[in-house]
Amino acid sequence: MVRKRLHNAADGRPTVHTVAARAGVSIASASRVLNGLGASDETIRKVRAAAEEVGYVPNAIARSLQSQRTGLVGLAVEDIGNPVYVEMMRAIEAVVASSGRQLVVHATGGHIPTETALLRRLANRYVDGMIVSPIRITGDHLTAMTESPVPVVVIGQLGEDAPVDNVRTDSRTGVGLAVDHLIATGRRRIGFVNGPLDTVPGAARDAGFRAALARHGIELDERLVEVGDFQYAAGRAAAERLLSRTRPDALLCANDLIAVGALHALLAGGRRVPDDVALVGMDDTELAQMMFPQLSSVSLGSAERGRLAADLLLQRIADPALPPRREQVPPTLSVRASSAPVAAGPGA
Amino acid sequence: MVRKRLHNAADGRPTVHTVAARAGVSIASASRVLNGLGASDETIRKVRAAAEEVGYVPNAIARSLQSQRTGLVGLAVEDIGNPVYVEMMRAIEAVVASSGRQLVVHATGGHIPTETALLRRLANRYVDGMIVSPIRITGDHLTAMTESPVPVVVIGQLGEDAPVDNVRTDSRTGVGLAVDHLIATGRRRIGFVNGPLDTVPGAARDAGFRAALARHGIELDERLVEVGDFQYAAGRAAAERLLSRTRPDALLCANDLIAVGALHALLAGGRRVPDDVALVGMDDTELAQMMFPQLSSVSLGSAERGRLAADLLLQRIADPALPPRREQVPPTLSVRASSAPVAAGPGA
DNA sequence: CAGACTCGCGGAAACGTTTACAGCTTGAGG
DNA sequence: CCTCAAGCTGTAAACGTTTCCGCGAGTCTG
Repeated sequence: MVRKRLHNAADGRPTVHTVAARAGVSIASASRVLNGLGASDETIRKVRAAAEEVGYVPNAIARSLQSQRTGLVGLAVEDIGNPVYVEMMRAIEAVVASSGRQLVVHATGGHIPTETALLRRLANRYVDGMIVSPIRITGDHLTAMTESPVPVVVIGQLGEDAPVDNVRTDSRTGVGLAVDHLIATGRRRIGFVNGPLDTVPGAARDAGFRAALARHGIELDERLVEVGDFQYAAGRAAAERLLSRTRPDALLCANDLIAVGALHALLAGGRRVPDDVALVGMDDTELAQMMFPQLSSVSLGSAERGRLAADLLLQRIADPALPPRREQVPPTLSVRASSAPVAAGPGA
Repeated sequence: MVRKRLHNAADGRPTVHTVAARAGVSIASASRVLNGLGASDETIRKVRAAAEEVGYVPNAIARSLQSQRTGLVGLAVEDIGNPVYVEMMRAIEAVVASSGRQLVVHATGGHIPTETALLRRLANRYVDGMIVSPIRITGDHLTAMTESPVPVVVIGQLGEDAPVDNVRTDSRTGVGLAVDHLIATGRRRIGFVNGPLDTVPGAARDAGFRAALARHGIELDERLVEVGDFQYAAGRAAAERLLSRTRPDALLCANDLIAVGALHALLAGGRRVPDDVALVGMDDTELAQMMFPQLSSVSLGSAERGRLAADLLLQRIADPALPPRREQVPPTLSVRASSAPVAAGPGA
């Protein structure tokens, strides 16, 4: 005669009922022992033994349902292959993992409907929190974020009054650092290869570039500005267009991928770096150090921003009543071979 | 007088009870409407309206508990920053996302206890399946994988009889392709910068290198072999050690990061690439094309392997009874500037 | 030695959803 | 007019866990 109810899950795996029955105690006691709460030595021994014998492992979903926690943290970025996001992701993963949680990644392709849909989906609480680094921010983003039942942290520029935790840098100032450095080392015709102007970083960097030149009293020759995409191939193409119409003595690029593309364009065109043209990238990713010559780059602290965002998120998960906070990571300039001063030449 | 039970979740968000109460129907009917099952027009209208009004979104965890599916797929690799894993991850993410699931990433650091712990943790079913690409495979890995209640797919070499879905390439043959190419273009003193020999890829590439030289009747000068780590810095250091003791006319590197390090070492040492020394990497990552000169590299189809692994996993999730399968991606060689033949020189 | 207090335990409810089952209504066919 | 099938609906159980609460036994205190 077969018992109908064997205390096992549908797939035959042991549940807390299996363990309790085997140990001869109630499921409440079994659960308490397995969670290290109070119980007599004898009960502890019996439950531990029973759990061991049947190879019991608690079901994560059932536990989540009870605790209202999934132990997951989401991360949404445009492209998980871009080195700047790779560094952020690595830093975030480390923080998240050390808190015993896990990271769920989303590649949005910078597609706005995808991003807002993702934020809206937070309503079903499949993660305990979310870090998002949108390249463009719309009103839809903001409403979706504020309506989300789980905390959201934004990496990137956000309106001053948005009630959302925010980690940012100041890429405008970062561009200024690079321009100052190039001018200090004797460069005057500084070209600028930017990403799309309708993105938050693209706009900020454009503004920063113009402001920095103005600060030095240099009038901008618009032929020195070119716009592409934040990718290698587009950066290379943009640099080629720029070089085909004018002769800069320095090139500032809106990120390292563009800078690598520009380096390629320069070397392929027979220009020497840094002798003929100095080159500076942005984001200071590992890529910058891998190139030959090594690339100067404006660090926007991507790993640091990732770390801070993860910290902020974990703190808010722990205490949702916290006021919205804002962290700012200052840009710094890493000077390397690609923008070394020209050895005493005929200039200036 | 306050109602004790408001049909809302602890945090005040609406549940299916809220919607049902508001629509004046049972939770069963509400659930049916929300899942598009049979119901009368009137019921459908009322439930839809009620759900809309209260902004109902089903709770993902509760749904998971019922369906025994989390909608998550795990991926465990050594380092989510290594370009070869970045490409795999990108391909996997695309497949997984298009099936309506999401990707949970784990960076194991190549640490064996971390990896086996991760595999054992699958017992709690926090994901529907897992893709793992271990750099070393132990018996512990295998038992943890076969005991897992959720399917596991391995990217990498696995014993012939392991009853686990497996996607592999043949890096031994891949190394052979590179050696053949270098010899065909007139190189004879081929150096080899490898990763650790106690890793699966390290061992395979070492064997492949020796076999290829033997096939061409070349006796290996052990000074031409150097071992480091699969990283940029270690690769550069290893290449420097090799170059300081002997003069190769070609350098084959066990992955692209090492190759970039070697390129650095060569250029810093004043050697011209490819004129003095030809250079070939492995994995054919985006990095290879970003260097100047562009790097020849043996493609091991990382994106393709990722795609296949994800397909295999999704198929097995859909039908766990499938027999274990094995997919093999053949290596191919991408010849680029770094290994162009020497322009008719004095040699051979 | 009586009362209060502590401790361990088991029963049952809860988390929010889906779904098996049974009862009801309605309409068609004989 | 009766029977039967078909279609909706609601009740309740289930998924596997944690936890509230009440109970009994033991211990301490005055």
